Amino acid sequence: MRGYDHKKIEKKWQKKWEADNIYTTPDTSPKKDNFYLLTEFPYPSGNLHVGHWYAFSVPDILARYLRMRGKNVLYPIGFDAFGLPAENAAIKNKLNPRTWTEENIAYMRKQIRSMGASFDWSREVVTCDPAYYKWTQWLFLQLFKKGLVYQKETAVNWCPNCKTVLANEQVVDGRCERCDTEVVQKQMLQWNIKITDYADRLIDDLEKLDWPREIKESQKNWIGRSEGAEIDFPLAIDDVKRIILLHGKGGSAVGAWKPWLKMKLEAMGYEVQIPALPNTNEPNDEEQADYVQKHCTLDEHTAIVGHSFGGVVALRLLERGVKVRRVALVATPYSGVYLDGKERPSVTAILKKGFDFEKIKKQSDFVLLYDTNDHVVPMSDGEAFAEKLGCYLVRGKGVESHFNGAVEPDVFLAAVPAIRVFTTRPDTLFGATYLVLAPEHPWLTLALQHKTVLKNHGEVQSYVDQSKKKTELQRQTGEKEKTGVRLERVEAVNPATGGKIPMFVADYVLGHYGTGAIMAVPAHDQRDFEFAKKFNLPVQHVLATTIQSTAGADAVHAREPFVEKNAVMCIIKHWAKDEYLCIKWRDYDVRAFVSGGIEKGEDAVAAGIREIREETGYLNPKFIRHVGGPSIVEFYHQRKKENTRTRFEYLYFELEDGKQEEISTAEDAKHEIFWKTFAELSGYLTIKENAKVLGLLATGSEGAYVGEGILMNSDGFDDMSSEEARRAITEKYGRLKTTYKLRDWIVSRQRYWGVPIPIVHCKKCGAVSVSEEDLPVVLPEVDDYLPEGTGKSPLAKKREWVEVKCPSCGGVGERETDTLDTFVDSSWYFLRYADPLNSEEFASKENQKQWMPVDLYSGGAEHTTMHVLYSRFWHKALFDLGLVADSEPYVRRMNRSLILGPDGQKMSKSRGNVVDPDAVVERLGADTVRMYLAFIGPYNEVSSYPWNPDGVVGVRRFLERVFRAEALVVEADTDELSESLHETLKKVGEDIEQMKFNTAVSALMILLNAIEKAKTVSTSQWDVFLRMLAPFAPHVAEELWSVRHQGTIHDEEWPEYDASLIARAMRTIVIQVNGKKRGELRVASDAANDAVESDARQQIAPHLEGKRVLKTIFVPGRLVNFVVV
RNA sequence: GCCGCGGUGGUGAAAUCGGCAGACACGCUAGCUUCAGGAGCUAGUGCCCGCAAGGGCUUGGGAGUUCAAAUCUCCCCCGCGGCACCA
Repeated sequence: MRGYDHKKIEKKWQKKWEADNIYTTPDTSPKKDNFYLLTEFPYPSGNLHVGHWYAFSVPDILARYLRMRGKNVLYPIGFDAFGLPAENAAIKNKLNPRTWTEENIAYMRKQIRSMGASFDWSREVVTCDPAYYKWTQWLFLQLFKKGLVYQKETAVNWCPNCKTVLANEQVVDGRCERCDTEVVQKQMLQWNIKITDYADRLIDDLEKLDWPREIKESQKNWIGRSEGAEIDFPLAIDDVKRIILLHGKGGSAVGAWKPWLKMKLEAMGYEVQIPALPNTNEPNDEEQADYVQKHCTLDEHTAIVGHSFGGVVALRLLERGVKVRRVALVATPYSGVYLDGKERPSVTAILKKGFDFEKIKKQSDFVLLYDTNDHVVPMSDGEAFAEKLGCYLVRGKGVESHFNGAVEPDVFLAAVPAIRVFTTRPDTLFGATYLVLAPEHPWLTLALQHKTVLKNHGEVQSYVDQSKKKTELQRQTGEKEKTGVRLERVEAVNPATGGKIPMFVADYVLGHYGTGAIMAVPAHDQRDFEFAKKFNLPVQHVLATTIQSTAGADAVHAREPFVEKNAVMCIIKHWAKDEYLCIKWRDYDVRAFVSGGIEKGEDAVAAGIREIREETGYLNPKFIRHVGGPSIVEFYHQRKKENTRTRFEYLYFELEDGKQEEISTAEDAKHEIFWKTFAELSGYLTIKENAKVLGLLATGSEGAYVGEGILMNSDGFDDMSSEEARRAITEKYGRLKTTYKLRDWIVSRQRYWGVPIPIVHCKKCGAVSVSEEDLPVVLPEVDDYLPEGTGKSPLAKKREWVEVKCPSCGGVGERETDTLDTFVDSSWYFLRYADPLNSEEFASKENQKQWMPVDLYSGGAEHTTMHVLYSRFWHKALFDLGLVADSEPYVRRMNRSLILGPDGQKMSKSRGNVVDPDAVVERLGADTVRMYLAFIGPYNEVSSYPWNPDGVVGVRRFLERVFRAEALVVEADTDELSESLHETLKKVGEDIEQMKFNTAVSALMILLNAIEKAKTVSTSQWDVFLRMLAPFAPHVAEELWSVRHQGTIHDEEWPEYDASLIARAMRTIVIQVNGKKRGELRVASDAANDAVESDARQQIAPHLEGKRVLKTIFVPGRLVNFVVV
C-alpha cells in the first residue's frame, strides 16, 4: 500500500521514542496520580510467541490511555530468569546456563521492543542478577528468622527423570509437569515455608478484594478449608473381657476416675478389677506386682490400665512373664518414680529401673501409651518412651486433668484407646456403621507390629504393602472401585449409639488428610455407600430431607403449627407412549405428580394405587419400584389453609393399559390430567420436590443422600436440623476442628540454576542463617550441571564453596546446596520495580508508598493457585514483618485469555499450528498485530480465541484506510460528524477502562466508515480520531499526527466528549404491536410521547385495524408498544 | 462427583439496570475495477415460505414471569477451567 509503510514508520518512531525517553516513569510526577499496571514478567525461553504479544501489547493500550488521561503510569518489564529449562539446555548443549539465559534475554528484549509497547526499560528486573537475588535471599532470611521456614523430612514428589523434587502444583495427574515422567514418593529433608499458617487469612482476605469470582473460588478451593469435628471412637478388642486398673502412688487421680471408669467399662460389658494396692508414698513396683499377681486374673482376656506409677507396675508384671492381651500406660513417663526422693519424674527414671523392654513387648499384643502434654515433662520424653516400647501414643488434653478431680473422657480413652476421626458431618454420627483407617494410619502400623492383634494379620499386612506400592498416579487415576480389608478381632464403639462397629483398612481414606481415619456413614456419603454395598455393611439412615416448598403452594406461614402427615408421590408412565402423567390443579396453577396421604395402617403401594384411581380413574397401575424417600416436605397447603409437614415415599408405576373409570365430578373439578415426555416434564412441574423425584427416577439409584436434613434415628437429636445437630453433637461427642488441603510450600530445589539458600549447616549450631553483610551468597560457577541424582544439587560437588565457617560459632560449617524454587523469586519482583536500583534495601518505604499496591495485575489463569497465591502469602508475611504497608499486593487481578492456533487448537510445535509473531509483524506491522489482538475478543473475560490469519488482514485494511482518510482532511469547520465522533469518544474511553478493547476497536471502525461516507473530515475532528487511535496503533497515529503537529501524540491529552452533542442525536424508535416489531420511527431525542404515538399509529395502521388498544407502553428513546386485542 | 465460567449466524463476536437479536470484522455470493496483490470498490449475506411486497421462525432444550426475555426464575443437556476417594 502506498501510504502505509509499516516497516519504515515503526522503526522510525521506536527509535525516536527511545531517544526521547518518553516512557521513563518518574516515581512522582507533579499533579499526576500514580498508576501501577503490572503484567507477569516472562521466562526467557528464547523466543516471543503470540501469547507474549497478547500479554504485553494489549494492556499497553490501557497504559497509554491512562497516561493520556493524566496518570503517571508504571508499566514495567523484566525476566523471571532462573529455572529448569536453562539448566536442561546447559546439560544438553554444554552451555553455561547464565550465558544461555543472558543471550535469550538480549534477543527477547529486541523482540519486545518491536511491539512498540510503552515499557519503562530503566526499571528492568532480572531475577538471576545477584543485585536482585541478594534481596531474595535477604527476604528469605527474614522469614527464616520469623520461624516461617523449617526443614522437615517429608515424603516429597520425586521425578526420577529430572532427579529433583517437585512441588505439588508441578505434579499433573501424578506425572511431572515438565517431562511427564511418573512421579514417585521419596523421603527427603526439605526446606518448607509455613504457608499453612496463613491459610485462613489467604481465604478470608479474598473478601476484601474486588477480584473475579472465578479466581477467588479457585484459590479457596485450592486451600480447601473444611470446618468439622474430631470425634474419638473407642476401640474394643473382642477377646478382652476384663480390665484391671492400677492406680499410682498416693492414690493420685485414682480417687476421682476409678468409680466413673468402672461404671463406664462395665456398661460396655467388661469385667473390671481394681486391686486395692497399698497406698504409700514410697511404693515398690516389685511388691505391688506381687500383690496384683495374687489378687487379679491375668490371662489372654485381660487388659491392664496403669496410671502413673501403676504403669510401672504393669511393666514389671510383663517382665515377669505375665501374658495379657493389652496394656495401657496412662501418664506413665510422669510417674512418681523417685529413685532418691529428689529426681523429677521422667522416662530416664523409669529406664533406670532396668526393664527388659524386648521381653515386655512380647508379653502383650501391644502397649498403649497415653501421653498428655508437656506441662510437666517435655513431650519428647513421651515420644522417646513410646519409641522404646514400640508404643502407640495417644495424645490427651493435659496432665492436670488427672489431678483436678474432674471426670475426664481422656482417662477413659486410656483404658479403651480410641481412633480419632475427622468429619464435616458430625450430624450423621448416629449413622456411622463402620470405621475406616488409611493404610498409613499409625495405630494400624503398630497393630501390625504385633502379629497377634489382628486375626487376619497376614491379609491386612499384604493389603497395606500393596497400597504402599501404588504410586500417586495409580491412586489417583486408577480404579476408583473401593477396596479394603476388615480388621478382624478389633471393633470400634460408636460413641453416640454405644454400639460396636467393624473396622476396615481401605485406600479410599487418605493418610495425609484429617486424621487418616474416617467414620463411615453409608447412608449419607457416596463413597461410604459404595464401600458398604460391596462389603455388605449396614446402612443406617439418620437424615430425612426437608424441602420448604415455595412454588404453587405458598411458603410455610411463619409461627403457625404444622400438621404432620405420611404420603406417597406417584410417577406414572403411560401404557403405550413414553410419557408421564402430570396433574394440574385448576384453581392454584400447580402442576405436580399424583400424590396423597397414606391412611392409618395402609401400605404405601396400596395408598399409591388408591390415589391413582381416585384422581385419574386409571384402573391398572402396576407398581415397579420404590424410587426414593423418605423425604420431609414442608409447605402451606392452599386448600386446607394449614402448614403441612409431610413425609413422602416416592413410587414408580406403569399403567398396564388405558382402562379408565369415570372420576368423580368433585375430583374432576379440582384438576386436569396431562401427559408429558420426560424432558418436558422437568420444566413443567411447579413443585421442586416433584422435579427431584424425577431426577431420582432418571439416575435409577438412590445412593447416599448427602444433603442436609432433619435428624431421625438419633436419640435426643431427632428433629433437629443438620445445622443444629452439628453443633450439638460436636459439643457432646467431639471438638471443633478445621482442616485444610493446602500443604506447606516446599521451596528446596536440588538444582543448580536458582538462588542459593543462604543457610550454613553447623554440627554445633544446626542450620544458621548467613549473616546479612555476606549477602548475596553468589551462585558459583561449576563444571558440571548434572544433578547428582542422590537428591543433592550440583553445588554439592563444589567442595571449596560448600565448606565455610559457621556464621554463629566460627566452627566448621557447610553451605546449604539446595536452591530456591523460582516461585520465591517471583513472589516479590513487583516490589523491586518500584525501586530497582536500590542497593541498601529491597525497596525503600518511600518508593513502595508511591507504587504499592499494584493497581492492576494481568496474567495467566495457570498462575491462580501458584504464583498469585504464593505472592499473596509472601506479601502477608512481609506485612507482618513490617516490611511492606499492605496486607495484599494486588488491588485488582485479571486473568488473560488464551490465543489458539488457526485450527482452534492450542498452539504447539508438534501440531504445526504455531503463529510466529515476528513473521506477521514483518509482513503487516506491529500496529496491526496489536490491534488485531485487541479486536479478537473481550480482554476482561477468560476465554480462548483462535488466531485467524484473515482476521489480521482485516485490521491491516482498516489501518490502510486510516492512512487514505488523511486525504479527506480539510481545514474548514464542519460538524457533520460531530455527533458520531463524540459518541465514539465516549464509547472508546469507557470500553478501554473496562478492558473491552474489542468493542472500542469496533467503534473506531464505525467512525472511520462514517468519515469515508462523509468524504470529508475537519482537522480538529481528525486530531480527535488520531488521539483515540494512538493507544491502539501508536506508530500509525504518531506518523499521521506528525503531518500537522510537532511533538509526540503520546504526550497529548485524551479529548473530552461533549455530552450535549450526544444527547441531541436523532434516535430510532421501534414500533411494536403486542411485542412484535411492526415499524420504526426517527425522532429527536426530546420528542413528546403524544407526537410519537400518533406518528406511530399512522405508520402501522394496518396492524391496528379492527383491534382495540388496551395499553400503550413508551420507553423513551427506544420504543413504543401497543397492546391490542 | 464438587466448585467456577460459559453455550447467540459458516467464523471471532455485539447487545445483559428486560425494550430493534446478530453491531464491527472475517468468510462467502454477484458485479465492477486494476500499476496482478494476501489489493480496491459496489451490492447482498441468520433460517424458512414468497418473483416481490410481505409473513413466519430463531440466542443449547423445556417450562414460567412479563405488554416485552439472549438478558429474570425453575428443571434438564452440552462445552471449558480448577479441584478431585479431601471424609
